[in-house]
Amino acid sequence: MKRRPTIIDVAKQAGVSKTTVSRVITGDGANVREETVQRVQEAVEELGYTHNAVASSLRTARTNIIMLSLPDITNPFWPAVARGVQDRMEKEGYAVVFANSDWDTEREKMFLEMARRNRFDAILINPVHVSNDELKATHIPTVLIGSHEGFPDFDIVGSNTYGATQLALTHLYDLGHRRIGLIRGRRESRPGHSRLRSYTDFLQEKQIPLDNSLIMRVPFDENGGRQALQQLLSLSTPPTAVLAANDILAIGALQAAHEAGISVPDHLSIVGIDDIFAASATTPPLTTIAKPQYEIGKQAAEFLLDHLEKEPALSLSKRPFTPRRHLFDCTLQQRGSTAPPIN
Amino acid sequence: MKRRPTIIDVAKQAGVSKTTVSRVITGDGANVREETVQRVQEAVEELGYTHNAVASSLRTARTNIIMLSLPDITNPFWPAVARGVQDRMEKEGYAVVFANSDWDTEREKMFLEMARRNRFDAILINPVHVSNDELKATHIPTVLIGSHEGFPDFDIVGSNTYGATQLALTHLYDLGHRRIGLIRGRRESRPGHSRLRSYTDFLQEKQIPLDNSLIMRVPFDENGGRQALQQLLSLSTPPTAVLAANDILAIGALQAAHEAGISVPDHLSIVGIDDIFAASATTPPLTTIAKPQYEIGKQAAEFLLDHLEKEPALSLSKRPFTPRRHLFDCTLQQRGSTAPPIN
DNA sequence: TATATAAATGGGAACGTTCCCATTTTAGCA
DNA sequence: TGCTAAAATGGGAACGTTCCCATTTATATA
Repeated sequence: MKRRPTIIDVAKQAGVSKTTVSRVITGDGANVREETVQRVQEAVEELGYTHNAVASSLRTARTNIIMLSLPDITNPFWPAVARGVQDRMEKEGYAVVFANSDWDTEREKMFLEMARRNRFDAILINPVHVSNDELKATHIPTVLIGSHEGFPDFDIVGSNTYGATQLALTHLYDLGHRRIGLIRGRRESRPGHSRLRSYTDFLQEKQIPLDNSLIMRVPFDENGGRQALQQLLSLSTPPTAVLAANDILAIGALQAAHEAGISVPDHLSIVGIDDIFAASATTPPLTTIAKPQYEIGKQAAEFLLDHLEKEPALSLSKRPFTPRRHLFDCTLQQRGSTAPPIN
Repeated sequence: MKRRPTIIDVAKQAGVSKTTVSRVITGDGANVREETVQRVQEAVEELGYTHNAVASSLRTARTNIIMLSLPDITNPFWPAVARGVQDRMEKEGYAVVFANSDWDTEREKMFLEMARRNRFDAILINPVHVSNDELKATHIPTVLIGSHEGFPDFDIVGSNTYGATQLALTHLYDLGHRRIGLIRGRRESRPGHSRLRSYTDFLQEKQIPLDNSLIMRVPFDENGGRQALQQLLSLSTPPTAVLAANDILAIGALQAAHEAGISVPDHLSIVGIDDIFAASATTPPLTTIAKPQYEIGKQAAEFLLDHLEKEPALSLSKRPFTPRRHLFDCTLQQRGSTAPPIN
């Protein structure tokens, strides 16, 4: 039957006003005598008072909660990013709500709505279907994760996907490969297509004719990778090397190769992108382009904190806003799945 | 300069009272004329009103937010569980806050505090250091995930770890293995030690003498698994098979075997537990004991929802509480990392 | 000691809902 | 048509803070 104690109960117990208690609790320490602070803290202790963040939020219009919206939490890439976000945000006292859109448009929008209703302080999102304008309409400070184009109004943290692709292709080229397949994810539907553009640019530069039958487009999962490779192997002249848009696809391809009795890297080289945990667990271990996942998350949090320090309302509307881009460079993680082609 | 519209603005616009607007918005549809509902909805539309969940929470003492506390989000096991939780909870309109304790006592406690202050409606936790009593002290409905003992006051959802271990050992035994190593995680410090107990019980039943040098205890990561196997291989008579407490450890062991030039499964069999994504990506693919990760999360959510339907305050204190245990059975996922021993 | 200034404290309004209770309107029925 | 019951609606208080502003108390200065 006993109610949770409120700030007023504490005030009564300590013989001060609720205002003073509030001052002590918010650590707004300024202008409170040390002795009074003591008295209040004792009262808090005695009554087992816990600050009511909800009431506080109502008054201050700040919840200290941010939302992290991701397409697929089961791709290990994202948990790694999330950890970077969390480590940074928690240090500033923010809680992180995960939103797992699962590639679904409706869910993604539903989460934006949730962020609005719950007055979350900010949004961190790898947008899948949602547009620049839809994000702007939330009026919530937002930072994007991923190298997407078409979002002129937001800070973006990601990795240099174009460069990563070049890196991978150069590696294969230097090994002697000339016929290189590309396995793309079907979701990669944004304007930009950095990987594809990078691929065609590379071929052009090296004066290798573009062969569209070498470009596969499949669902972003293991099976997608597997199917793509099967199809590539069935060509009259199959590629001697394959670049997959991410490690999940690459691992699927690797499995398909094993199943087909193709030896990797002897008869086929495979490169992935991301460097997720499983990449080093395959046999042979996967050569891949490493992205600094944790760092990406951390930097995104950093941008977000910049927005949060200012008046939330202002950050989007008032001052002329020059979006920042922070694209991390990627590095070649050479392991066992690549080798010179057999002649 | 324009404020966000409130329920009162909507009321004015629609020419009704705020109470009526509230009724419409909460979908408490009872006792509102259809025509009035229309009018209110139009007003909402016109003004671009969004419900303020914070204010609502203050009044109703419900936030519709739950916390999911996990030791390590980068172990793919947990995201899979989390997805089950999320799918179920979101359907009921709850948001899920992830808390990543990273095996750290302080962080785990800090998260409990956060849950209290933010008045989260419930907690779902795989407790690492926190005790039964500490959880009880939060006065927040809580359900545990994992097969931990020592928590008499809570519903628990997990898997039958003891049985899983038996399954794995039986598999190895049936293949002909008699000298079987065990790689345990160092964190497994709870009373119970289901895996260890299961292991010793099994040996006893099969009348195999216990050899403590076959039992390794290492950090719960890839490297732990690697080191453990190296040490096992350095024994004068190494085991012919190894059971690892989870797939991460098993994969580490697998890598160590490769590095040592030991062929798996010809010269050494390895079994893991969990069946995470990467388990099927290794070469040879890992034989493991599959746990229904998604289902575990879903069932945990189900238990939680039971608590949430009742008066939150009551569920813990009043009625005599009989904790429920839902331990899922595990299944042998036979892949390529196990085979009869060479004689 | 009186006076000006700074520091410490307190009272009340406000944040935007929901809920209780009272009042008005509508429907049902003789 | 009049009366009763039910349905629909509205006004105000309450949830637990924080913030504004006013007041009291302590400190420094002349």
